[in-house]
Amino acid sequence: MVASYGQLNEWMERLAAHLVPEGIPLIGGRILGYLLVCEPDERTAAELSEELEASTGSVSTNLKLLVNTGLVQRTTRRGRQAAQYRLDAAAWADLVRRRLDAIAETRELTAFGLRLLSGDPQRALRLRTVDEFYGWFSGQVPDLWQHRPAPPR
Amino acid sequence: MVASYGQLNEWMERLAAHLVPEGIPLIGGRILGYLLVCEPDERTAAELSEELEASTGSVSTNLKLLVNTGLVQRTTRRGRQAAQYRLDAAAWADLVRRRLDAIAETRELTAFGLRLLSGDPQRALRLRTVDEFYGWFSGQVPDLWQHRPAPPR
DNA sequence: CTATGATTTCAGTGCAGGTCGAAATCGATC
DNA sequence: GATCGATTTCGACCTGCACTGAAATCATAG
Repeated sequence: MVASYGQLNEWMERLAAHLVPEGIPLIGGRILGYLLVCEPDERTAAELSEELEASTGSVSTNLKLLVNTGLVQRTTRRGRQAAQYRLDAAAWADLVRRRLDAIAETRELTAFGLRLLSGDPQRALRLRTVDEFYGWFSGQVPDLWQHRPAPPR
Repeated sequence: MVASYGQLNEWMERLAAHLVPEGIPLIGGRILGYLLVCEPDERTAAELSEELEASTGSVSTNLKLLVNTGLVQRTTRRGRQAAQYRLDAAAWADLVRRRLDAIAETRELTAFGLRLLSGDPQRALRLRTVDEFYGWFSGQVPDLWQHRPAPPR
């Protein structure tokens, strides 16, 4: 079954909305959705601006963001003044990994707080519970990634 | 070694700043930090407003948020018109769990998109890669939690 | 070197969210 | 039921962010 444009557009919009709380602006999410399913798999900034009905400025800003996070690759070819942007599907794992690392980082804070309270074990009880949880979690993240099936090249 | 007030205040501020990108407003983070280490472990909204130098309105709003997410428990006692707020250290794990679930939910979107492209396997290649990653990840989350050491009561 | 088309920069606009503080509401005591 | 303190509600303000569109910049082609 071949999807209608309307269905795909609606899907892209849902994806973009889902990514907003993850820190990716709406237009950035639209770009990702589009690059995820467009054929062929490369587009110039101008094309994206046209097809997503977004200003060239926004597309430029968001492409820079996406390239920085590694989700999109920018390639230039001699003889073409326009750069081509292509989605790097394997980079989504890194995105998630960074998110987990950010959560695990809380451990540093709880551990530091515990040190400040080292003279008062009773008072440190609540913080100790939280610290133990983050200690466990931050230990799990690397293991989790180690057993991850290799992404396709 | 007993921490000075200044050190603890600084630590609370760092914690609050760390929680902002996680979706917890600054004052909410300050409340969490304070309730994490204060002695005794309960405070009224008025006390929090006083000690954190935040308006009563902000404290009210943020306490409601924290109670909703389960991080703080509100208890009332007959004979006391002021409600007491206490931190629930065990609830931090739920907070993280919800975060992981939100990430894992992306799978729903990738799977749905793949269905839309089911007539065009070539075009679905990138999306398939992403979907496979989220498929793996969303499967890992429940396992991870299952092996979690029991939190103290 | 000039022209053309693409990209980036940047000032301006709009919007959403956080905070404040005053007023209204609530709960308990007398 | 009146009072007193605590809490919530609500409008106002402020800040930061996303987006736009025009101008400046850049890269290639002629």
